[in-house]
Amino acid sequence: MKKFATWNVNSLSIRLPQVLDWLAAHPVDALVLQETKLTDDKFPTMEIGEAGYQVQWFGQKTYNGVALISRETATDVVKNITGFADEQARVIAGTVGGVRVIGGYFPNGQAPDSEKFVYKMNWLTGLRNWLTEEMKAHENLVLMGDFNIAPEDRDVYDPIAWAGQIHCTPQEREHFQQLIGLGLTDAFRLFEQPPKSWSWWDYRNLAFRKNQGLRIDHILVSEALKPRVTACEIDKLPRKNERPSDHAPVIVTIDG
DNA sequence: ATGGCACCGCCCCGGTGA
Repeated sequence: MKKFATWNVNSLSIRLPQVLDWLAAHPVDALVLQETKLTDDKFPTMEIGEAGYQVQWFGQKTYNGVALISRETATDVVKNITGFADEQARVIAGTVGGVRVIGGYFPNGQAPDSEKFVYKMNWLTGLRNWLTEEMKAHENLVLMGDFNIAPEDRDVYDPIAWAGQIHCTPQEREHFQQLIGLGLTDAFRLFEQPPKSWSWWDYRNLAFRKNQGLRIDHILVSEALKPRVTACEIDKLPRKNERPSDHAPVIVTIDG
């Protein structure tokens, strides 16, 4: 049995104790982090090592930043999207126990009429092109992270208010479907799930207490892995911590 | 209702996030 997880921690320096606690309670094979917000020289390698994990990291100042924490050493590590020049640190990939693990912090996009939305669209195209090659090379593959896309209306607490807004535009949803079209499956939807399942809640307006959120953090699995997936859950517990990230971890369990 | 909250940095305010 294998477990893989993703978590946008919104600053690893603030959240490191929570990440270590979470790993102690959830001994996963690999955990990808987003929004570490750390330059590489400040990455807490030692603390993670002392917890019994290996780690690969890829950061920048102030924004973005990703990491791949794993029990076994990750091999063939790739940072960012091959073939897509990017100033921003958003992707880290590695092979862990025969599974290609790709962690991504997808661009937010800010607003559908902004430059950042154009970047998001280009980034998604670049990701898809690269992924096509990655999938040819690795039949066992998981793509996980903060997609910043709510794939369907049932992934949005108020789909009417959010219609056409960032995370919910037809263009973003089309990109999500194109990733699915490569032969990937949204592991969360392989199972009956509680209605109003979200992975992110705004810090403001008591959104978590009112359960007003979005499901924008996802785990996509390749065809070869799909029949082996036995569970996929959002762990809301860390969102109840004292200084929580605004995102919750998502975990997938794979048989064999 | 364009605010709300949290995080970062050249740091008591502005940019960004979602």
